[in-house]
Amino acid sequence: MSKAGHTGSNEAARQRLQMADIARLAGVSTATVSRALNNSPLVNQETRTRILELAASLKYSINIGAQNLRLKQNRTVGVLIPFDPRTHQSLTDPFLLAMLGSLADALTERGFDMLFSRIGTDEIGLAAASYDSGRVIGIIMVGQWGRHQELNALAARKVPLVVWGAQLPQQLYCCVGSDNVNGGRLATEHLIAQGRRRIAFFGDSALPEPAQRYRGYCEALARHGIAVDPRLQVSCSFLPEGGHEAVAALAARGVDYDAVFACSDLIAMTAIDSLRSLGRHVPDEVAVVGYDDIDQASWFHPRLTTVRQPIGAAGRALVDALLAQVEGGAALSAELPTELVIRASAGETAT
Amino acid sequence: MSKAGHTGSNEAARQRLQMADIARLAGVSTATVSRALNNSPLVNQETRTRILELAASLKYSINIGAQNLRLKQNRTVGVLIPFDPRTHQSLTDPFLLAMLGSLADALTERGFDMLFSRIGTDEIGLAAASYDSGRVIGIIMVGQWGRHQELNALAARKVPLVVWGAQLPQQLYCCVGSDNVNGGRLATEHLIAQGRRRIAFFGDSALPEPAQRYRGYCEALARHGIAVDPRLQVSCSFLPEGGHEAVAALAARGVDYDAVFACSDLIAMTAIDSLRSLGRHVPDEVAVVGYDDIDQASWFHPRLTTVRQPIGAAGRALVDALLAQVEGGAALSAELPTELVIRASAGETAT
DNA sequence: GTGAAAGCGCTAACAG
DNA sequence: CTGTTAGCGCTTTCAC
Repeated sequence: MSKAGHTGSNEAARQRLQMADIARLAGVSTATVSRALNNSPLVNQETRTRILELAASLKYSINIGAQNLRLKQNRTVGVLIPFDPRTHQSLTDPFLLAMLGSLADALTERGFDMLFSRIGTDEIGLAAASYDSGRVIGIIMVGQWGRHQELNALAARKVPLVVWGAQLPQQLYCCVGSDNVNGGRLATEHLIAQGRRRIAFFGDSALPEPAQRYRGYCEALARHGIAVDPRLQVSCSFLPEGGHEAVAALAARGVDYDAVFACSDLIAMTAIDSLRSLGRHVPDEVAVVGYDDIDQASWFHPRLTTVRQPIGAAGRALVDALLAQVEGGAALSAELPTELVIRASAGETAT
Repeated sequence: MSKAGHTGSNEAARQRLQMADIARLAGVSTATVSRALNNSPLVNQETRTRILELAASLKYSINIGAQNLRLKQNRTVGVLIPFDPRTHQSLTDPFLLAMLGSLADALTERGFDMLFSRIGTDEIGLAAASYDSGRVIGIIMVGQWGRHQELNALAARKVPLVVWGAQLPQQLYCCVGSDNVNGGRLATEHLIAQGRRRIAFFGDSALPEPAQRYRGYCEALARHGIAVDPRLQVSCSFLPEGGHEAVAALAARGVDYDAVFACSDLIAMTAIDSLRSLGRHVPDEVAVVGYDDIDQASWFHPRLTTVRQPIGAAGRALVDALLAQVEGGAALSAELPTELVIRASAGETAT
C-alpha cells in the first residue's frame, strides 16, 4: 500500500460519464435511470429501453465503487500467492499457474472478480489489509508457507479466509487441500511395487504438505517392512532449484538410492535433469515419482509418473469455502482426493 | 458481470468498523481522524498518535471504496489474459505465469493493485467493462489474439490500454512487445549456422507475433540464399498440443526437415516430445529452437536453445506505458530487445 | 488545532 | 410509473 508518486489517475477519472448525464439526456431523473439500468419492473417499458439504448450507445456503465458504497456490497475476492522474501521468486511453479487459472474460472463463474497479489511470507500478517480496507470480501491464499500461527490469527480476527494447504491440529482457519498422506502413500507403494527399496524423499518437510506426504511415504515403507532411512530424506525448496539441490545433497551424503519421491513435478523434473547430468538413468537406475500432475508431466522426458491433485476441483472448492464464510456459514475445510498417474519415470508396470 | 445468486457479502460488510467509530472512541470528530490517518500536519501531534494507535489496535483501515469515491481516485489496474473460447484453456503456457509475476511485481512496486481476469477472445470488445464501471484505471492485455480491430476500437474510445504484442500498421493502441523480427532472424541464423537447410516454422501465423517471427525467418533464409518452402510453414496453436499438431501436420504432408523454429518454448518442447515418439533424434536429426526462454528451457532435455524475451523488463514497460497514459501522457509503444540463448537442442556450437 | 457541513455517484424509501 | 430526498464512508473547505 505504498503510494509511489501521485499517479492517482485523478485527471482521467474526472471526466467520466455518470448517471446524471444519462438522466439529463433521457429527460428523466437519476432514480429512473438507476431503476432502468437495474431492470427494476417499476419503470415503464419504453422509457427503460430508451435509457438502456442511450447508456449502451454512450458506453455508460454504473460506477461500481459508488454502487458498492451505497449497497454495502462488494464482489471481489483477494487471491494471494506468497513468495519467499529471500529469493523473491515464487511464480515459478507451473502448478501455481494452473491453480490461478482454476481460481479465476471459479470466481468468474460465480460473478466475482479477483484481486491478485504476491506478498512476502514474512508479511502474511498484512494479508488482511485488503480486507480491512474493504477492498475484498475475503482472501484465498495459496499455500501455508509455514505461517500457521499468523493464519490462525487472521481467522481469529474473523477475516474470511481460505488457505490451500494441509489440515493441521489447532487449525482455526479454513483449509482446502488434497489428501497428502494418501498421495505420499500411493507414490511410495508404486515405487515399492517396482522393486525399489532405497527410496529418497525430496521436499521441504518444514512445510505441512510435504510433511504429510512424508508421513504417507513412511507408512507405505512400514507396511512393507522397509526401514525409514533418515539420510534418504532431503529437504529442498519448491523452486526450480529444488531438484538440483536435493540430488546434490544426496551425492554429498554419499548415500545410495534407487528411487525418488518428489513433492512437486517441478522438483521431480529438475531432479531428473540433475540425475541425467550425473549419468544416472531414469527410470532404470533411479525411478522417480512427482506430485501435482502439471501439464508438462505428460510430455516431459521421461513422461512423469505423478500424484495428481485435482486442480479444477480445487479452485471451485476454495471459492465455495470462501463464499460460504462470507455468507456467514461455516468454514468447512475439505480434503480432495489424490490419484496416481502412472507414466514412464518410475518404470513401466502399473501397480 | 453476471450476478450469480445473492452472495453480495452484505451481511459481513455490515458490521465493519468505520471512521466514525474511531472518532467516537478517540473523542474527536471524523475530520480529525481523517486528517490523522492521512498524516496531515494540521493535527496535533499527540491527538494524532492517540488516533493512530487506536486505529492500529483495532485494525481499522480506511475504507478504500469510499475514499476513492470522494477523491475520485483509484489505484487498480486490470490485467487480462484472453482465452480461446473453443478450448477455454489458455493458462497453460508457463510464459504467461512469468508475465503475470512480472506484472504483479511492477504494479506492486508502483503502489497499484491488479484485478486479474480471463476473457474470451470473442468478447474482447467487453474488455473495457471494468474500465467503464470505474473498477480500474486502465487495462493491460497480454496478447493481441488477432483482435486488432477491437483493440483499435478501445483505444479510439480513449480507454487507457496497453497490449503485449507486436507493432502493426494502423495501430491506435499502445503496444509493448519484443523484437519479433529479430528474434525470428536470430533463431534461423543459428539453425543455418548449424548447417541446417530444411527449417520448419511452427506457430500460428495468423497472429501478429508469429507472423513477424516468420518474417525474420524468411529474411535469414533469403540472406543465405535458401528458398522459403511454404510446406515447411505449419500453423499451430500456442496450447501444449501445438508442437504435437505441428509435427503431425508435417508428417502428413510428407515433407522432409532437419530443423524446427518454434514460436514458443511450449511448442518447441511438445514438438520435441513428438519427434522423440517418432524416433527422430534432437538435435542430431532435427535441431530445434524455441522462443521465450521460460525457466523450464534450461532443464528440459535436451536443454532448449531459444530466443529470450525480457520478461522482467516487459512487466515494467507495460505498467509504465499504462501509467503514462493514465496521467494523460503519450501512449508510447515500445519494442524490447530479444536475444538468442544457445543450449543443446539445436546442436552444440555457438554461432 | 478542530468541528460542521457539503458532496463524491449511486440507490431506496417515500410521496405523488 | 416517476421524482424528491436522504445517506453509504470518506475528505475538505470554511468557520471557530
